[in-house]
Amino acid sequence: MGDYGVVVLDFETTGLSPLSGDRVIEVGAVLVENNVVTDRFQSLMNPGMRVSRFIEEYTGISNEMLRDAPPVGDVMQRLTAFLDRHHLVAHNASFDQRFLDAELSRLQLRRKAEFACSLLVARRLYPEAPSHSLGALVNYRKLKTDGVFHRALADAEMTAGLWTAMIRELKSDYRLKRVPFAVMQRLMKLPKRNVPDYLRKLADEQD
DNA sequence: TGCCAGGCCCTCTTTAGGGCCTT
Repeated sequence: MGDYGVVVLDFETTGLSPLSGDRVIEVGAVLVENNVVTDRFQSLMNPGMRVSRFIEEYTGISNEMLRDAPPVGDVMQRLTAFLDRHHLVAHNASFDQRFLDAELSRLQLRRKAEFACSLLVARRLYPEAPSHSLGALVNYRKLKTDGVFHRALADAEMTAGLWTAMIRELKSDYRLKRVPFAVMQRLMKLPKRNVPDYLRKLADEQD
C-alpha cells in the first residue's frame, strides 16, 4: 500500500476541438491501484452527428457502430461514477481534459480530479526517444500490446502500461520509495535539464 | 459548401515561427 490510485483514460472523438463542435464517440478507462490495473471501463457513445470518413478509418469506429450506441450523456454519467475521486492520467492530457470538461459541462457537471500527462512526463524521462507518440513509446519501452491502436480501451491500457513502467523505472533508477501523483505532476512541468537533480534530491528526502 | 485547436517546446527566441502530440 501507500501508492495512489489513478484512472488512465482515453477518448475517441469526432475531431480535435470540442469548441468547434466535436464530440466524444468512445471512452476507455482503467483504474490503476498500487501500479496494477484493477478495473476497466469502456463504451461507445452516439454523438448525435455523423463521423467523417477519416475518423471511421482512423479509429475503426463506423457510423453504423455508433447508431445503436447509448447517448453521450448516459455514458458520461456512468463514467463519472467510475472516475470516482481518482486523479486522472492521459497521453497528451490536455486533449482528453478538454473533451471531458466539455461533455461534463453539457451535463452541468464539473471535474474535480486533477490530470497528469504521460506525454509530458515521457518527454522528460525519455528525451532520446525517436517520438513521444503513444505508439512509438510503447515500442521504445517494449511494452506489451494487443496490437489494437486508436481504440479507447486499448489506448488507455497502453497509456497505463507506459505510466506504470515510468513509475517502476523512477523507483529503480533513482531508488525512490514512493512516486506520488504530485511528483509526476511536478515532472510534467520541470525544465528537462532540472529533472535529474530534482529526482536525486527527492530520493535523498525519502531516505 | 467550407471551415476546422491548443499547449508544449525548441530555436536562427522574447517585437516569432514551426514541429510535435491528441482525433
